Amino acid sequence: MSEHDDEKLIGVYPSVPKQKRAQEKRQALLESGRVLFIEKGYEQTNAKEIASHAGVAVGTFYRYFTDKRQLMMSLLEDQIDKLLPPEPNWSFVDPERFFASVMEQHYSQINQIGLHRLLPELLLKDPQLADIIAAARKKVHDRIVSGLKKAQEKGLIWGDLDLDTVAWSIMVLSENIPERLVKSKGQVDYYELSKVICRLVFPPQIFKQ
Amino acid sequence: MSEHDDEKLIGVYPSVPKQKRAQEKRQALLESGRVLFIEKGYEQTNAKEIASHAGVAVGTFYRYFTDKRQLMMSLLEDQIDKLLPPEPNWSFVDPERFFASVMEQHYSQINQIGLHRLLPELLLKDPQLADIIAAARKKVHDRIVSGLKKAQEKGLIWGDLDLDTVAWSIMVLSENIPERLVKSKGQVDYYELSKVICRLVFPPQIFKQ
Amino acid sequence: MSEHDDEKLIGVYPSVPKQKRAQEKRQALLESGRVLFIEKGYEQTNAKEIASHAGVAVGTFYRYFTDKRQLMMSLLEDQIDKLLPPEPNWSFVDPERFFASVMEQHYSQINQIGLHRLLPELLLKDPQLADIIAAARKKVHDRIVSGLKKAQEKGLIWGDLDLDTVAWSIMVLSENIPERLVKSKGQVDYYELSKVICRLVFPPQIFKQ
Amino acid sequence: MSEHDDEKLIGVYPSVPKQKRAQEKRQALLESGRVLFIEKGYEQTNAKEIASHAGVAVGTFYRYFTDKRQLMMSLLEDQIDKLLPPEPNWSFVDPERFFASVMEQHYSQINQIGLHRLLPELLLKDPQLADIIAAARKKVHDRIVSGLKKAQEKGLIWGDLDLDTVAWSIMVLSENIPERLVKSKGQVDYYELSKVICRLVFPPQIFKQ
DNA sequence: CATGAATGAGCTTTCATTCAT
DNA sequence: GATGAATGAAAGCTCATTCAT
Repeated sequence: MSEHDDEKLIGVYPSVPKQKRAQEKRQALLESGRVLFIEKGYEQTNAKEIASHAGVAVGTFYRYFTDKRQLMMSLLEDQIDKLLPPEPNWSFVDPERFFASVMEQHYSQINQIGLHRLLPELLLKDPQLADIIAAARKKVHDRIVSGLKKAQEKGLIWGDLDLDTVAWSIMVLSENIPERLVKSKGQVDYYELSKVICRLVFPPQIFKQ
Repeated sequence: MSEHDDEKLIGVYPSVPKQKRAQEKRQALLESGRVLFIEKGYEQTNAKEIASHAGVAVGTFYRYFTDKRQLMMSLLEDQIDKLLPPEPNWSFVDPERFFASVMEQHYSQINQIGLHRLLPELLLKDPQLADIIAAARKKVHDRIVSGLKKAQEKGLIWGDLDLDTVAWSIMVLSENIPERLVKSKGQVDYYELSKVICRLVFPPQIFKQ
Repeated sequence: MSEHDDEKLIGVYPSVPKQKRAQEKRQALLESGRVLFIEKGYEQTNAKEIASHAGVAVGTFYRYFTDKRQLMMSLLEDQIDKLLPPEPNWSFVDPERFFASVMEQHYSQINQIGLHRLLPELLLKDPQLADIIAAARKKVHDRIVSGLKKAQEKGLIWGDLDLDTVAWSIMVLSENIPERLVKSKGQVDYYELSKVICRLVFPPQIFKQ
Repeated sequence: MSEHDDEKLIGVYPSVPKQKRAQEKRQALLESGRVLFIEKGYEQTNAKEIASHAGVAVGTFYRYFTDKRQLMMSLLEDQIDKLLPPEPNWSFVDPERFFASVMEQHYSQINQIGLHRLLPELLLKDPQLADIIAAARKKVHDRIVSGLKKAQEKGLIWGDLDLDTVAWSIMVLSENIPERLVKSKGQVDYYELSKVICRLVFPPQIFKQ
């Protein structure tokens, strides 16, 4: 829709192509924010840098976001769904490899986003953000618990461990990959970690079946 | 020499409480820094605040520390030894309770310090600090590994898990206590977590012995 | 002197002001700096004062100059060419009046700038600036020497004095005008000084020719 | 009141040595101030540095001087007499060598003091100091003028130059020695300068007598 | 008297945010 | 809408001066 059409119409709302460009700018700013936050930390990155990295002026930054904080919030909201791990399929042959591949799939995505490194800083800085993050982690946790419950129903897992604690452990371990396991090109060797997690979940006899 | 002794003597001696008092001020600043850093985050706390929280003027802050960063370093150095877990004793009856009490002992101390929450922020902000922290974590890790090895020699632990990964997992799980387990007065219920960690370490038949 | 030269000497500006208004602000800052430096001395003037004298905020000062020192450098460089005296024409009737008018022309300009009063302070304060100033003075000195040499070739000047020392003397005397000779409105009576300088240069018989 | 009286009257305070010591401290502070002012400039030197250079505490500095400015004033007052050049003796054989030796004597002393480099900075900074300095220079100037007048009475000097201007020129030239003439160990070769000054004073025929 | 720790005003510099162009 | 110059609050740090010991 051309600008001319715009004038014919009510003349209040910006038209489609404008919205599209605007959306692109917004996206560019989000992406620049993400990259710089991860590279330098949240507090060490300022609006001007984000704008110039996105190829726009500072003023433009403030057209799309009220401030840096709001951009951060948007980033988290945009990406928060990706934090959810996939629903595991418990009928499998080699649970250790299977788990490793699930983690690989999931955490390669999270690592691409990379925001998780910022969370501790943000938690202290901004209680509202802390709430959003806590909610997201709760979702992840619940998803893991629900997966574990299904396995439990099938009698696949240890009977004596508290599921919440096991789920928490899985989440925490997955979020804290030792440097040692990060290979070249950011590839991570999840296999050893997967074995540890499997130990928490499955009694050894399961593997023999 | 106590201040009381001072008064007994001929008059008012300008004895040596100068250094003592100065050290007290330094300690007060360190403590204020610690408290505020934990409460508000490292970046959100400034020298003026630390000084006034410690009941001194800004200039005094700069008499004892070149800047906020150096205070942080001092805090870390003062406390870094406490991060080392005690050497566990593997001859025991109830490993789960035992482990829980070891963690309780150790982490109640760390939580009193509370600096560990700041580490992720500092890692991004200050590479030099990141090195110090990494070195400290390596020490902790090595200590855990060495404990595990002793247990391994006694044939107490699973044979199929990589000790480094298990040690890492213990460290990470111990550092990330779920809120759920934090009871009133900051007391933490380590028992469930201990059970999880024991599962990583000991095969079930060990418990029957 | 072109901006290109500027950059070579001073370094990189925080941002290169592109717009006309920006240039005007920069000029206003330079002028305010000049006036205040002369009025109160370099050390007694701070960035805030310069900014508010120029009618802008402190932040604006730092948009155009990294600090007070750089502003001073710019001032010096902007004006340093004016320190060079004109090449004298030795074929004349009344050398004393002629010299007086040359000095008048030249030093009225320098006094308008007024920065020369600051130089001694700067020499002690800033070795790099001292070098720039020394280079400028060397230029002036060389110009005088070259003028003297031309006169020497024509046999117009005393044969027994060292030209370097005479040139230095001329420069120093010209830079240090006695208060007594400063009349109202900053007008200076150079005639007596000119006579003194002429005595250093020309033997009396020259005047009779 | 003699020091002896002191003891008779009060008999409590350790009179003699302390006053003496106090004077020594004052002298040490003055000397340290002088050295540091010359080395780094007036504004660049602070009370603490002066004190520690003199081997006393800051507080002690403020016992003897209200502030840095007062120390500077004292320095100037203490040394101002030395700025006065000796009365020249106009009956001589080789005026150029004679003048050179007079300057040598006199300015080696001034250079030992070295404060003259600070004057321009102080003139702008402190009008009251400016007055003191102006008065001192006036004294020097008057002394030179009076010397010139005696020579004039003997018909030894050019008749057509203004004595004030000649005296000023001598003063200014003597105060501004070109680097070139400063030899190793701070020794200055005054001979060439002396020739220049002699040219201002004596007609050539005088030398033949 | 001497000391030097403590003070806090004041200077430099940065940066989130606004606004004239 | 987009721009980036301008703003000024606020942080970092210094140093002349005071004062308890």
